[in-house]
Amino acid sequence: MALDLTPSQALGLWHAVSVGQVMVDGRDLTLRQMAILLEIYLVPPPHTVRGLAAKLGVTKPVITRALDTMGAMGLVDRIRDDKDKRNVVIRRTVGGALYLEKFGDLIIQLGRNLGR
Amino acid sequence: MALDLTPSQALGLWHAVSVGQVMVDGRDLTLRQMAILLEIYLVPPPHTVRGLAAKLGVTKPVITRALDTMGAMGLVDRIRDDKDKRNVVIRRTVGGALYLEKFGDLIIQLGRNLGR
DNA sequence: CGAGAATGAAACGGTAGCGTAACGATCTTG
DNA sequence: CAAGATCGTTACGCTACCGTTTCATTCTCG
Repeated sequence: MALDLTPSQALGLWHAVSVGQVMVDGRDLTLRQMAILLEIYLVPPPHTVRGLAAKLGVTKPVITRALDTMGAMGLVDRIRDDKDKRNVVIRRTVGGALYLEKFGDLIIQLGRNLGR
Repeated sequence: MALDLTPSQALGLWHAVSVGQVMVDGRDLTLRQMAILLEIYLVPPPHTVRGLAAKLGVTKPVITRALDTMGAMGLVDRIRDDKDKRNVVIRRTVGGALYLEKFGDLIIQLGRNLGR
């Protein structure tokens, strides 16, 4: 599972993917938003505002705002927790899964083309 | 030079690096800014506002603003071109090189730890 | 020269992000 | 059942980014 990257590969990959994503997709997520989105989709649920804030070392309003924005983009959804109605449970969406699937494909494709 | 990544590795790496960078560094560059910064540091000079705009498929003010911001952060510098004084030549800085070096190290380190 | 093209920056109105602080709703606990 | 803790959101003032348009400067070329 481990990946051994050279410095040139590491930054080269990030470069190619960043440029590619900027050109192909109008949405300009911040690094924070991307981190939140990936956390939601790659780490087993449940996800809460407080939990995400703690995991990323940011304040709660940062999470709320990111969920507002990405919710409007259709990338995530949230509902009140019925067990403890203070909590909000963040849920994945088809749109978000599709977005990350395409993003992952871009990484794989550009990784393969590195140095060309 | 080519990198063959599985979907899990691709998104997992992006996830780990995004989260790690958010936690470790207060600066929250947008994907566009990151693409500009990496373009400046990984592609041979000279770089101009117009050239970067064309390369990334964005308008010129986007580049100007990004250079303003990243210039204030000490990540890039710019000077007028003496040959053609309409042009601005974007230059690398010690701060920017250091920033990307640390960022590259993060990618390498987290790539090695993938799946752990 | 003088007219037009080209370059990067600035102006403008609007949107979205920030950190801090305050808030209502809900749960917990003595 | 009241007092306090906890959760997510909202409010506030501010900064930064957006796209579009306009501008001053500089070069090119007839």
